[in-house]
Amino acid sequence: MSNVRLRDIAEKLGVSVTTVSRALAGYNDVAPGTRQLVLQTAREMGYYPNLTARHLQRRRTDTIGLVVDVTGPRFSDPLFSELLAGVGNQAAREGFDLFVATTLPNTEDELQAYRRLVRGRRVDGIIVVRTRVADRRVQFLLDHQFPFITFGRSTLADHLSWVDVDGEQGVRLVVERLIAAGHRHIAMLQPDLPFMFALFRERGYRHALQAHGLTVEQGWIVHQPLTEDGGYQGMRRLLQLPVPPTAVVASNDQMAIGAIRASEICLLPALSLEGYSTCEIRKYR
Amino acid sequence: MSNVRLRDIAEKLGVSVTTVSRALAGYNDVAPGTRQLVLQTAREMGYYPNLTARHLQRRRTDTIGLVVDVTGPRFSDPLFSELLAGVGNQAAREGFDLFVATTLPNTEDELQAYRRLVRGRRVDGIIVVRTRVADRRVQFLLDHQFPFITFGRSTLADHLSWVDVDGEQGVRLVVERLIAAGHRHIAMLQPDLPFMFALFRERGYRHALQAHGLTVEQGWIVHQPLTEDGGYQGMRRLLQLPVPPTAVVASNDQMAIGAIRASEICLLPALSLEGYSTCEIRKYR
DNA sequence: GTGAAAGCGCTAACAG
DNA sequence: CTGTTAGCGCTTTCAC
Repeated sequence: MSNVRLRDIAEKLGVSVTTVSRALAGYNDVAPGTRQLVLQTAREMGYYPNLTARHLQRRRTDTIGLVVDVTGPRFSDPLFSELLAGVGNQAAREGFDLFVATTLPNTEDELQAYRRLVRGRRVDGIIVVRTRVADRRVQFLLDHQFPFITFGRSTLADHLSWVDVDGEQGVRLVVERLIAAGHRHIAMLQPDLPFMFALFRERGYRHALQAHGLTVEQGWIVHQPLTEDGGYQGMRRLLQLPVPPTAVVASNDQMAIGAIRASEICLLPALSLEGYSTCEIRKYR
Repeated sequence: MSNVRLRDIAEKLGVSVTTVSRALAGYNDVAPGTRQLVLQTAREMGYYPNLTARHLQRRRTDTIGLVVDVTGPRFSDPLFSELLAGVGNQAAREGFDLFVATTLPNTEDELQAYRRLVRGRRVDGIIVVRTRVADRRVQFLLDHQFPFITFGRSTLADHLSWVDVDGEQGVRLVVERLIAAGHRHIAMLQPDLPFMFALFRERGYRHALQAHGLTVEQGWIVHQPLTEDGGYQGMRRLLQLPVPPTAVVASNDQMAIGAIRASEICLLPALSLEGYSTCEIRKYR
């Protein structure tokens, strides 16, 4: 029942492996009778093709590679769950499998993971998530002329295929909402790595303030890891400023939650609500 | 530079493919001189083994399969990000790759995904996440005698390998905390599918109430999808009860967030805090 | 319509 | 120590 090969079907039927292969593949140069026989026998014997063998012969794996950033050996942005659901779902619809690796961003391990996918011919193409300034992964893939697309823009080659959200516009909307709510001291929790999205968002932040005649004070842009603790630490630092902000825009849900936690401790619940609202940034996309 | 095979190295050096293979694999039946030569040439030519070919020949893929539940084509529990980071990290350490598929739980698609992994010999073993009562996936894997472990216990065979958290104890702690805080009307937001974890948690819930002489009123256990909207809807229903609860235990972060949202609308912020605290359930594990 | 033969790139048993 | 031989299971010319 479980390890049936083309050969087994062929022998049982007294035909050649080639014929079985062709019948199963749906080629039309097989006699209708033979085809029926093969199809039925295959079903009876519980045939299922060995995908590895097929991949080797076809020189393609029908698999897409996805390397996701983790913030620690056991933590990663919850956002990736959604990403994975979206990508996985669509890939399945198109008949593709998904190969996933997890590594710390900007490390040698990360590049190693890409090398494995590309050089080991493990996948046919790659999705690069959360691009960074001077992204080594993008450079690597360009160097190898390997098919890939990025989620996020890139500084390296503007001719590559990418998908992105308008973070500049998103943060501008957030900041304007805060301004409309009466805030004048608005801070920003940025990541500690040079992610591309941070550039655009900072631009939106500055433009929004500027457009309303507000200035960005010293210390209002804090760089921290994209974690709850990063948000917590960043918020603490903000609250110790001579002129602490009354609202803050965080880079992701986790930082926002950390920021809320820090602000609750300081008995400034107003802050927490504003911080939390930035969780919705991706809904503005 | 990029599609070098063992044969290319062999021809360049005038030795056999076998020798190259063995030298690279580190077998000790290769002359030190030859080995050096092979190693160096391989490096120079940028050799990297074709993993597919290796897998076919070795009849193992060094890959672990992971099928994660999604709650919709584009949504999935943020918890899976952490799961993925943990599994991915450890798998990499042990020299294993990760194959990930996403499907809706308890559907034909889901079983199809498992069939692909198992029958297509795409992976060497599988991790089943979030077991359910009478889990068809577990049954399938048992039927095929395929190596797997489950995250979550199972009703099907208690001799299989599993890892689990003590949800009964976790929820008991949560409920006792609520009782200690003065609550007497404590409700529970349960999933709408027969996940195993729900059984244990409900047991913990009932035991805790019972131990304090409290009874579970009609309608206090609400079944909803494990989503923010599920939590929202469930909470709304709870708030419409003749005797609405003053605290609620949610099944996951998303339901808790939805519950908070529903309770805020009803101007019962006290509820939201209690609901939120259940986000920490997994920290009690 | 069907089969024989070749080969994807690698590993392993077996001689020598 | 090294090479020859024989596959892994599948697809794909190319004859017949």
